Amino acid sequence: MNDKTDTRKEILTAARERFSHYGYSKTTMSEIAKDCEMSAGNIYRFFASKLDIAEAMAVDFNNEAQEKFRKISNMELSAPDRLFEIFSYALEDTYKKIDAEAKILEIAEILRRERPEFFNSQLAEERVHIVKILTDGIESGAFRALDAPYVTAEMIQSALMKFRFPQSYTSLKLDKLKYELAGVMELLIAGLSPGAQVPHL
Amino acid sequence: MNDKTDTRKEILTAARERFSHYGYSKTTMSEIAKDCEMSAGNIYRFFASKLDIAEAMAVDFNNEAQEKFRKISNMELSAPDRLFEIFSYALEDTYKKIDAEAKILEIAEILRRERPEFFNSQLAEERVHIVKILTDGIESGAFRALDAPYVTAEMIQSALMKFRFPQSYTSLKLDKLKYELAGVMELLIAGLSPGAQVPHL
DNA sequence: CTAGTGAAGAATTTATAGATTATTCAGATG
DNA sequence: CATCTGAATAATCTATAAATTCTTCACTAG
Repeated sequence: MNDKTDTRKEILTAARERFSHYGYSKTTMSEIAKDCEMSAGNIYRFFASKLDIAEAMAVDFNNEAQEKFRKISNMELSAPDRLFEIFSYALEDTYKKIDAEAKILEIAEILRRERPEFFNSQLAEERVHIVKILTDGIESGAFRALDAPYVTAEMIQSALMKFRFPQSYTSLKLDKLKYELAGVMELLIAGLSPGAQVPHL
Repeated sequence: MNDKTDTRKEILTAARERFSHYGYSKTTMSEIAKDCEMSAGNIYRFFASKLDIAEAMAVDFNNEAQEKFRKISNMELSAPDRLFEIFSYALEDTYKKIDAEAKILEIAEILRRERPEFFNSQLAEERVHIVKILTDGIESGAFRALDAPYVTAEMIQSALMKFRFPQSYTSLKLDKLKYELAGVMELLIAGLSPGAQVPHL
């Protein structure tokens, strides 16, 4: 059992290096196999397809982010600050990773196209932390009462969609994006504050 | 002078029919010219390029929308309702136009790629109406005081980016999009309400 | 001078044959 | 039996020549 996960990790490591050096489409299965001193066919005992290797890489990336989200959502900060912190971290992290390795953008875009469910599940995981912060905030009095925190979390994600894949939605630089994120979050958090009057639309 | 604008309009009409029937890339300049009983070369006395014909069509489309925005921003409705109405109209209008003629999406996407400044200017025009509604709302007491209404308008647009090109950002149906738009707007308007507490981020 | 033509050139698209690459699987290996 | 190979196949990409299309411009007609 350990052999199997070890080999899997080896493939993943080799793929990560190739992908980030030469890009997803420019690296071949046999190159990855050669790096692991095995045949290309053998990779298929561990991954159903080349795309699944990319997805596994994204899962790792995502797990890291979720772990960071978990930490942030438990920090000794006010609920609004934690909310802001999560989205700031997410923006900065993805922006910098893509900026450092342009090849990562290729993978992100291929996955967004070919595996849309993957991103939905990622959003759902993130929502868990947002809901925690929302309920914390309601309890502490930082936020007003909410009918359905889970739905509100969806709306917050929806309003911040633009900041999720910075480099593919816009050509704005990180500074400008951070400025806009702060502006939008200011509005959203004000909208969650106890004094806010909720309109009847 | 009238001849010139007439011919221009004739070209635009012929192009509109071809583009919406067969798509932008599948219609040729000589087809448009033939429809107008002229040579392809002559079109260039009126439009610098094929893309400029598409942009001129988009300008018409945009002018219509801006006119509607102007009307909405002057309606006998509360400021929050007018704000909601503008974005609801924009979402429904573009969604339905693209739904009815899939070819329009092609043009929209080509323009977004090749003429990004065009969309920025469109956003800037729209902002004029949003600022008007914001200042109206501040005056009437529906909204809290704002340091910079123009910047707030930018933030509102930023938060609603997802609803601007519905069919290219997401695969959500109109019902779901309207539901999400209402949810996001509820938060934003609550954030603009006089009782809202603005965080210090 | 204004409105227009049509041939020429540049740029882009299309078609397709050849080469690569992803994926499968019968069978070798230990 | 579990692990892996390497040849076979199917799918995809690449290169490029032919064709189409966009664009320019010298020139015509009124």
